[in-house]
Amino acid sequence: MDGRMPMEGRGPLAATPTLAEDVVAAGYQPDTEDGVCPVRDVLDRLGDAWSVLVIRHLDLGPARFNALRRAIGGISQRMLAQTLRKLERDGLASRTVFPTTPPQVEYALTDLGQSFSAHLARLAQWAALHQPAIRASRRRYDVAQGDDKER
Amino acid sequence: MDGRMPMEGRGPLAATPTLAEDVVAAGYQPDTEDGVCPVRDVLDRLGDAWSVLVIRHLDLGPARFNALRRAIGGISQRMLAQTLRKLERDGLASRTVFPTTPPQVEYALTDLGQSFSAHLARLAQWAALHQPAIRASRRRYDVAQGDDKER
DNA sequence: CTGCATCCACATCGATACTG
DNA sequence: CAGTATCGATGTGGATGCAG
Repeated sequence: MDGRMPMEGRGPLAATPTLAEDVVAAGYQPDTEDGVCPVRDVLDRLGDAWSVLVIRHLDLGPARFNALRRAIGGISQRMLAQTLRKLERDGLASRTVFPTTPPQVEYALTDLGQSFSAHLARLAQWAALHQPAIRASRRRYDVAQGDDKER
Repeated sequence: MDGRMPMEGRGPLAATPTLAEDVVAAGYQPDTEDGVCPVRDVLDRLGDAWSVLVIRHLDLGPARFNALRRAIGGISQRMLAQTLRKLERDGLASRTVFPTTPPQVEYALTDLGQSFSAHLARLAQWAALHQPAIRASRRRYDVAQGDDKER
């Protein structure tokens, strides 16, 4: 290990192909100079449940490490640190260290992060709105499957 | 195994806590009747790279299994079948079987699926728009890290 | 042509222990 | 308080082979 980059949040997806179509469909050029699709980068943050939670919590205002940890609840120290590092790396969150004793580190959303958070809110809204329909569909599907298995 | 539900695309996220804040922040009530956050369900589809790709491709029009497979390129048979099943279960895609020989199966986006696809497009647009900034931020971060390690 | 079952490599996550 | 390092359990995805 050369301890360079975290790179833990990619994994299997790293082998993913183009997705360039997404960008094209959206009216933009890919730019896969290094083989990584720009859209995938962002979408991967969404797939990461913790990133979403952390961003939305930071949207309520700056917070310190353990405050964030308590507020979210259920996130391990490891995952929080990892998530925050990723967000900082992507320029979505800022990290400010106050050289006091004990040391205090404050995290906050950057403008970019807030912009992203707004999209998350819209997405959450859509999800909440259509969730009943999705639930119902799932139930129908599962029941149908069960019947097939049964007879 | 009782062969009831696919349930393969959840895994680690299944243990995820609330995220109820997301819904609340969006102005909706949670509804974690069975411990599953409604927003998480949808967001998980986003984290799944293949779901996104498949949805966007289906948005261009209905398609058959192998046509889809070729169009996307790089997706394994297993993942495509799995992804399509999930989409069908959630009511985002429809599956129509033509009892011909050989059998033909056509997949298409439902209204719900198209609605979702529109959101994906917006997200892709945001990603493409801010991708340069994110790239730059990452480079800065990585360089800084490298320096730290070096000295 | 569609799609499921099995096997296998690998990555992730959480818990724990330790440093500054 | 704010992290990093390591370890073990679990889950995911790809390849292959077979069935309807």
